[in-house]
Amino acid sequence: MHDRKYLRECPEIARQSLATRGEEFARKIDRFLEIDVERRRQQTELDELRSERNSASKEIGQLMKEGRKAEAEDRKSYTRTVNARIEQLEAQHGMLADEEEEILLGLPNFPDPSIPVGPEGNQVEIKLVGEPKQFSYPARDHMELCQNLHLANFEAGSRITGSGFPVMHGNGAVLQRALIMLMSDIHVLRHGYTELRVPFMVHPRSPLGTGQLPKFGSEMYHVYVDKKLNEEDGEGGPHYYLIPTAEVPVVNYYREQILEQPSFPIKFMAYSPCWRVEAGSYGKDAKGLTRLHQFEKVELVRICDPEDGLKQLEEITADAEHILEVLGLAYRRIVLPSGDMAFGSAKTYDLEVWCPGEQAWREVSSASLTTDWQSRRANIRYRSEPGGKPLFPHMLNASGLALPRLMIAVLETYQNEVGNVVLPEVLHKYMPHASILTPPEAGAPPMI
RNA sequence: GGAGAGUUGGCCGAGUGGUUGAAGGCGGCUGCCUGCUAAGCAGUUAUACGGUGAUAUAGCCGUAUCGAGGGUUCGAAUCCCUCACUCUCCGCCA
Repeated sequence: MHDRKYLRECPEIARQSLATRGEEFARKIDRFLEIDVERRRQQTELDELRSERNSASKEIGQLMKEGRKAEAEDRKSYTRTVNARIEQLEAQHGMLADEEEEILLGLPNFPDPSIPVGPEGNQVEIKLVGEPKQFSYPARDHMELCQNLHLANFEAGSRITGSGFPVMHGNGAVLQRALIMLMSDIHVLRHGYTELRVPFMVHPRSPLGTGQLPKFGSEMYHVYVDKKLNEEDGEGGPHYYLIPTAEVPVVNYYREQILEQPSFPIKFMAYSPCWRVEAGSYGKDAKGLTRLHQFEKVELVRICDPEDGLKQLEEITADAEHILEVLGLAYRRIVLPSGDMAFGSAKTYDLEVWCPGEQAWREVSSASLTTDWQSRRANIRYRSEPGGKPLFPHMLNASGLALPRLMIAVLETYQNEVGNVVLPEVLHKYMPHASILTPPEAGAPPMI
């Protein structure tokens, strides 16, 4: 959410900035400015009327005390007419305020000047680390490896829940757990993050704070608690969203709070499952583990001084990259163009890992600086000195990393000629029983 | 799930219709005094929005906020209704 005062004072800059994300946003700013003037005019009038009422009420109290009943009654009837006017104005003012709020919540963040302008496809590669692995024999893709080595069961997932909800099986499940451990350990022990264990369902105020609501409600799974769920007002009892990323609960950890002289940056790490509706995304990218309705992820969040946001983005991105380096995977970092960023982001780096079986780069992390746009929405503030004015910090988030696509890269990169997977050294201590993934032994549970 | 209690300013804690944004205490800040590892005295101490101002994150004025929303009233922290949350006991359970 943007600062109203800023929009008022620098409408041209705001308009131009948001136009790089879509023309409709520039128009919304115009509408905002229009409403804002009228809303303030009404508020001033309302304040005056209320002031009038307040002083009249005090007078009445005084008159009553002195026993001057007739005069008091006279004042009362006058105040009633003032009240009628207040009521009428309040209704108008309320509607304008609601519309203004709606517009503000519907405006994306300002893109950082350093990023490329344009739609999806205009991204720029920043760097490439490692050599995309090539094989002297036909490399298998992860689907085939999962099938042959009994690592993931897609049919069972469909049977249990539906497509996009695979079951990780045997060593596939263990490998995933090992990766979670590896990543968590590195972020907590080496990168200095504080680990949080957070709720996986959140009430609506939380995704409003991070920016998924109100615009992107249909991309989250919605959970209703009791039978009143279909009431027309939509307020029929508690309802929650399944988190699409741990960013939602972690960022909301400090919602509505004022941090007293925090030592920035604050760094949080949280592992969680994530649920995404991904409606209409059935296509070639939806095969196997590439795009799921439920997946797991280790998430990083940083809260920092507003002066420091861009530098923190470099650091948090490097923290995510470190995982890929430790695993010996080839990756590239790209900076997203204005038209392709998440709603709340000012600058986003995507990390793409090389998946040799598919001969493709797959996004395993997205690191974003949401500046004060997100802290404003979530109303997270801090004071840099005692008694100082509360300020909005900058917020950052990065996947560090997403499990399914990381699994794809690990399996495809470390496969050998006979179709086994020889896991890299760093994973050995997390799965000492199986440093080489091989086809199941006789007697293992069937994967059907 | 059942029964009960509660939700007031940074904290503790008064306050059942009228200058209560809110007593008192603690903590914080400022000044005075004292000269000693302290105490005393006085003052001050919320957030948001709007207006004014200068354009500065000063000052001044106003409005709103005593868990949230609605109602009664000229006027509500105080009365009524709905909801949320917290705590205690019981039940249930991983």
